[in-house]
Amino acid sequence: MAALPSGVLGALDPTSDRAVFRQIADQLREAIDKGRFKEGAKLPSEAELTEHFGVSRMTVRNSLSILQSEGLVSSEHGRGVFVRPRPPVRRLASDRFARRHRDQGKSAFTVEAEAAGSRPEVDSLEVREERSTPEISARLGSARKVLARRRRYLMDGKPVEFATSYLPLDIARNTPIAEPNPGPGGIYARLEELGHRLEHFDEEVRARMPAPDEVKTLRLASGVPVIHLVRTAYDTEGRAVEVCDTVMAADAYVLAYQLPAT
Amino acid sequence: MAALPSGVLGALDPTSDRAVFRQIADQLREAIDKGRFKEGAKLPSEAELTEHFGVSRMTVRNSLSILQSEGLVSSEHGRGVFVRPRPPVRRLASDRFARRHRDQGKSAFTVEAEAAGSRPEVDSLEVREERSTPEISARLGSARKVLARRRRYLMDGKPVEFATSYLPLDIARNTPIAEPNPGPGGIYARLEELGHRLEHFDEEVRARMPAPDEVKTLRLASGVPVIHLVRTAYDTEGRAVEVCDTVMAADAYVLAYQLPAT
DNA sequence: CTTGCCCACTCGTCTATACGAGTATGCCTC
DNA sequence: GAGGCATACTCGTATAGACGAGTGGGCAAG
Repeated sequence: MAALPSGVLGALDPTSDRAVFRQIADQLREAIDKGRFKEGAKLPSEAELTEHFGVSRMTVRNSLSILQSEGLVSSEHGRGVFVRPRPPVRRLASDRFARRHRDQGKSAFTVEAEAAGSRPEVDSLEVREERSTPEISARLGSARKVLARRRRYLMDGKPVEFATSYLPLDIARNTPIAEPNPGPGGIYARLEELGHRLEHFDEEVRARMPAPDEVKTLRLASGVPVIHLVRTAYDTEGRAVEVCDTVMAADAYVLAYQLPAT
Repeated sequence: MAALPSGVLGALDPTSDRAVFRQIADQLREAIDKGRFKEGAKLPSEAELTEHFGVSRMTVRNSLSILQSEGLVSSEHGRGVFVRPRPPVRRLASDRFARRHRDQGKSAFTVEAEAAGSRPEVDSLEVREERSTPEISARLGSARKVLARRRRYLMDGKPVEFATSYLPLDIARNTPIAEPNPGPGGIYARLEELGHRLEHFDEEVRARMPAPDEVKTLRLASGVPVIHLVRTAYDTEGRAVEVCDTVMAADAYVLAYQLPAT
């Protein structure tokens, strides 16, 4: 067994009433924060930590699970425990749906990703009519059935976002919006062509821990929350014409908004 | 030992290659989702689950720790494990800093909380001059020293938000802004009186797991992320006059924004 | 009736052990 | 050199047991 790099980790304080596994977690956390373990670096193995601190393996694992739930490290079966690298962050500006961004042939996501030097991808596209839920109805009005457009966005192969758009059937049925590929400028461009000139959007932002299916879909490491964003689009007549429900890997996003001081 | 309520929890599938502790977590999660354990209700004790599933206690604890990290349950030493009740959610509207909300004698937080029938509280107020950090300087301009105003907000005794405002010294020094209580309408009202008419705010929203000190300050249950909001206020001359760094308990907030479709 | 203690029950912490499964490396064979 | 295999090391899962500490109810003493 390789020796632990000296000086990186100290000793336990047996007089402290802080639990041993917390003390170990504290030391590792501090070492990470101070850069003694850099991003992507491998922590000492459980066996090494066990020996260094003179505790049992379960105690060490307990410590590591704390760091994992804090999102600081992630373990890889058969390889080790690593300081979690921060993925490049995608910045969503509040003008991202401005009309002037909508005339390109490509989607906003594609344009932006390529500008950032990343390889964008959209998959698991599903377009179907389905029954509205109470939440959707509350936002969209009383439509009993809606058109649902589901898709997942990836950057450089990593899933970052999962979104579903809901539109009233009387607007979307038998239009390009009901096609898998709605064409240049996306569904907002199509909505305006259909006479629904967009006036404003409402966005609601929440953060929470992901449900198990979201962990799977977004391939989330443990300790990574999700941002849950629900956007409602209104046309100039004040009608809600689309609700978009988005779940994003929180470590891959920062949302930027500009508020008037009126 | 009390018998387990029959029918609430099923049996394990020994043929499944899903780990036993995950199967147990799945069953408990499903029971919670379907309302078989209601909000605030006590789950079966570790001993009961141990007996029901015929596994060791550590396996049961492992299952419970999953649910805990998902924010579904929280354990109380000596009492049991309980389905985590959702605290009332505070909705932050994007017009919350509008000038028309600023002329009352009370702070926005107080007015809003009392309207919602809650008991608002502000504590751990600290106002001091300190050195600027690179992050603050990048937003505020090159001020080397800044006035920092720190405070914590509570609703019905529960901490929900921790915020620090940073202002350039040349604006804030020797003004009511440097007082613990800046007076009616808060520091934005004072800034305008000092000739800095506010033009707009930039807000950046992130979500992440809390650091240990944030867990303490906000008394966060495990499995609750924080929303990290950084707001920069600009006056009509385009100068950044305040940066407000806020950390919020994510389970207590929903942020609402309105975006023009321009 | 009230006070105080005991006890049963709860979760928290820790040890020691065992086996399984994924990964990487180096050596041996061809 | 290429391929395949053995092996050592990694984390994952699970058991059994021990003691500690917080909580709450009941019982006994006052």
